[in-house]
Amino acid sequence: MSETTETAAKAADDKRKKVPQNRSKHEAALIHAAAVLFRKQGYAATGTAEILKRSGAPRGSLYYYFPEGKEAIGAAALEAASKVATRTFRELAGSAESPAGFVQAYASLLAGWMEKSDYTDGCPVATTVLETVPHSDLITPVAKASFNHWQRAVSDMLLSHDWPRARVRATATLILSAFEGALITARVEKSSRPILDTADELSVLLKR
Amino acid sequence: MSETTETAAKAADDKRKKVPQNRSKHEAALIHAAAVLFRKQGYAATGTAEILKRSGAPRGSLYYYFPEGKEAIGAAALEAASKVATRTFRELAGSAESPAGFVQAYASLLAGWMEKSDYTDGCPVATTVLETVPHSDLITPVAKASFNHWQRAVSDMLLSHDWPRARVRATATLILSAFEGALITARVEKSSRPILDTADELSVLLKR
DNA sequence: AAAGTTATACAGATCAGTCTATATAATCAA
DNA sequence: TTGATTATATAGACTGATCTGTATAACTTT
Repeated sequence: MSETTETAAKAADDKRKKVPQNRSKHEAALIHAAAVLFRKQGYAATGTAEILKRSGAPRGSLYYYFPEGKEAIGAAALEAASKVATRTFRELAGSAESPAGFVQAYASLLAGWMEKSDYTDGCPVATTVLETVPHSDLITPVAKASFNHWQRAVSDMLLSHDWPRARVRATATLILSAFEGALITARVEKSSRPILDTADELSVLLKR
Repeated sequence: MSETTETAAKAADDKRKKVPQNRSKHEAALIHAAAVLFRKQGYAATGTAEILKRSGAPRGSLYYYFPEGKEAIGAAALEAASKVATRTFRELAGSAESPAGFVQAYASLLAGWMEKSDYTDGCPVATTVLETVPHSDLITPVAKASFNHWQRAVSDMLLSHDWPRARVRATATLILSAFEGALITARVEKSSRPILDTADELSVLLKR
């Protein structure tokens, strides 16, 4: 039986029976709630009780889906956030007509997000990373992979615009580091200025 | 009475009397212990008990010197760390013969620090900032002031090398953001590579 | 003695994580 | 198709440890 058929059958079942499929209903909610809270207030400052409350899941479900506890949900939240960022990088890279254009587009996006959250958000990865790497064995590898994916995405973008091969790695690193840092500064300054200034100067470099 | 006169009088007092002002014996130890711990493992993850133990001070002293509690010692630790960084910026700026030279010198310094700590340290300000800004009224202004001082120090360095006035602000922001971000990446990668790559690319920009 | 500082015991809240009970879904038997 | 059995998932009370902060007594230094 193919997967799609099975899914269809299950969906049909759900309609027939009053009580719906509960599988994974709470799992996704837990990851999402954790990601939001960790990004806003940090890993250690966020208690499991708060995650539970926001997700609507009972305590039992947390330890059912994440037997290793808080660290495991931290890793899951990090991975989810990282994937979103990677996808965004790839999409922007596809539509940008130059490295400078890419940087400007990403800066606009970040500035919009920060403004929308009234500068209470930040990089979802940085917050957790600074509190857990390297001592958490569950989170550290996820963080490493996340930065690797980002680095590859930006490198590919540069290569597709014929950026000098010898500089691709360093340039990609600078772009990522600069935005990572600009997010911190923007939060403290409660302004998008650092993000936009950073992008402008990066553009000068990238236009050569 | 001016502030400087008052400070001088206090210093004289300390010399005359045999037993120096006990005030500050534990206070300084508390601030230092807190700074080290916050930088390594974050603000929320560090309990007052741990700060007390490392500093050798009793619990009573913490709340005697810092009646507002943990947030107050967080602000003090942040301020102390920020001052060290500002002084370092100024010193390096004084001896560097070009903006690119400044960036390379600072990168070497950071790389050395990170290596020495086996990449368990990081920016002492970033860690606390991400967990406390903007919701802590005691820490937020200190963080703001810290970034302002850094920005001014780097801007002055650029100006002294005749960097185009119109770009000074943005360039200084990029330099600070890039290093801030590179520290995070270096920690995850357990390598100084991101710091050095970042500096190399910044140098390209600064040599134009 | 009075003020300044140290020292510790304590309090209430919250922490991450465990436990047992129950309900639903999937699998197998007849 | 039914009924019995096993796995999956929900649910929240509970535990011991640890959290920040307070209270108060004892020491020191003026």
